[in-house]
Amino acid sequence: MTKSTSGARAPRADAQRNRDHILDVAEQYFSAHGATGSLDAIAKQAGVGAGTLYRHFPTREALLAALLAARDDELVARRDQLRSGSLNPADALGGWLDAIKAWAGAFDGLPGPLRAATMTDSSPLSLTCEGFITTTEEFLHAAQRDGSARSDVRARDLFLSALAASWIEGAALADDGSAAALSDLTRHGWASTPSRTSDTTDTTDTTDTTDTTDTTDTTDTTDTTDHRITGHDGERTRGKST
Amino acid sequence: MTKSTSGARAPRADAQRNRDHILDVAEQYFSAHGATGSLDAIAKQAGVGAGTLYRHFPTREALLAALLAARDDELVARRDQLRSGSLNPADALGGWLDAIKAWAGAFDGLPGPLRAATMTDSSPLSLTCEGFITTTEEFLHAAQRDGSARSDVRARDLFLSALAASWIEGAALADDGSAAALSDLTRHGWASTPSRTSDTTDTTDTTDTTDTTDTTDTTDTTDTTDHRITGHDGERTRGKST
DNA sequence: AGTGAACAGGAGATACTCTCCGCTTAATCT
DNA sequence: AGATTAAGCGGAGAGTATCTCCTGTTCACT
Repeated sequence: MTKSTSGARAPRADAQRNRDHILDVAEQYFSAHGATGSLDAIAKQAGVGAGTLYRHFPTREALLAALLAARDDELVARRDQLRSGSLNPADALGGWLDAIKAWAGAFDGLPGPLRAATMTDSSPLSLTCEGFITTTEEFLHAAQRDGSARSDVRARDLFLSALAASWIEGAALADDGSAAALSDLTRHGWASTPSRTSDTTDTTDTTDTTDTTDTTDTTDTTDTTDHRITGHDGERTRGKST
Repeated sequence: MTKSTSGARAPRADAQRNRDHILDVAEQYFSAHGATGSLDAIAKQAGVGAGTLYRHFPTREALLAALLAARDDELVARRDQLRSGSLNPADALGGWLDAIKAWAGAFDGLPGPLRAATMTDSSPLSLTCEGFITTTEEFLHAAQRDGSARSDVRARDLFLSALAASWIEGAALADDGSAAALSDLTRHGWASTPSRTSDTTDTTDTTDTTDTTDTTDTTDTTDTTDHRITGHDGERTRGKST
């Protein structure tokens, strides 16, 4: 009867209490000092040893993931609300991306780990991110079927752009609405052109998928300098080889 | 006559030599380990004491600024090239933003300090950033006069969005072209709608500044900053105000 | 040369992350 | 209850990083 169905034994009462208390303290601490605040300080403030903290949460990301788990519920609720609401698909997608932006801004410095988690796939945060990307995809597809979102936009990129908007806001230094501006910019970016005019001119719509640069860089690589800045060579993955 | 016109005395030969050598080593080291690499390690690798490094470059940002100074020239050259080229204003602005993105991606982790510098105004990097924002403004105004950029877009936000695109690419983990996608998204964001269609429906053109943001939810964008996410559900009750 | 100011170097103070291991305590057994 | 045991606790300590003094050295100018 002790173990019953689940394979794992129930956690000891004091362990559970410690865990919860650490979570409480960490919530406050990260809110005040950002997601890069000292973990030892959290342990001390919680009145436990460093070992206790690290046993419960082996890495900073594990702690963040546990903290975010509570907020996940809110985001899920928001998703359901947007789903069932009478909004058009474009507004639903916009609302969802705003919700992600707010979620990622829960603590200063949180967008960084989230971005890493989105890309590495080996972090406690990864699953959460992937789930939200899937939801983004759902909203995006609806908007694309509706014709209100461009068809060459990817959900993952929209998710990352929401993270980026949150990152811009970062560090409590966003004096003005730059993050809002970036969101706005992005929204105009994924939205289809309002009226019928589908083919029209040339500049923006048809050939651009490859790279915006190519249109401009007629002369660059040749004279100015070496390949440093000018290059931008398509997508050589990164600037650092070593 | 020793001092002549300038107030400062010429630097001692050994000091200058050390400075240059530190810069060389730092360039390599940051390229290999990112802009957050250990400064002491750079000092050791350069064969100087930590004190020497910190005297020349009191902060990490000072070192980065000195390193970036060389690249500034390239960016200025690019600017002139784009200016004098026969490009339309939209492509010139696009090319300029791509150049900024590449510049900010010189080292892993560089976008962070750059963003901070853009906002704090008290960093060695601030002046450089402000200068580039001014240039962005120039290109943007040309595109706006030309009618190829929306009139409610601000240069600072475009600069930040280029930083954000670089940030997305970050950490050598950008497996796919997400950064390019974000640039692309942004470009569609600031561009005016291709054809004539001025009045039409309502979504983008005329009253656009306001509508995108608050159609869905008056919730976040503006005051997310200090209320954290929890406030979210307070407003959610009414949510449907749209 | 000789002198003074600028400079170099590195030990050390402080802070943070993470691990290891002996002690304590909750939960279970007889 | 008392005994047993393993889960859990705490904190010392190793490793690493930032940044600051302070002492000895070396350049530059006379």
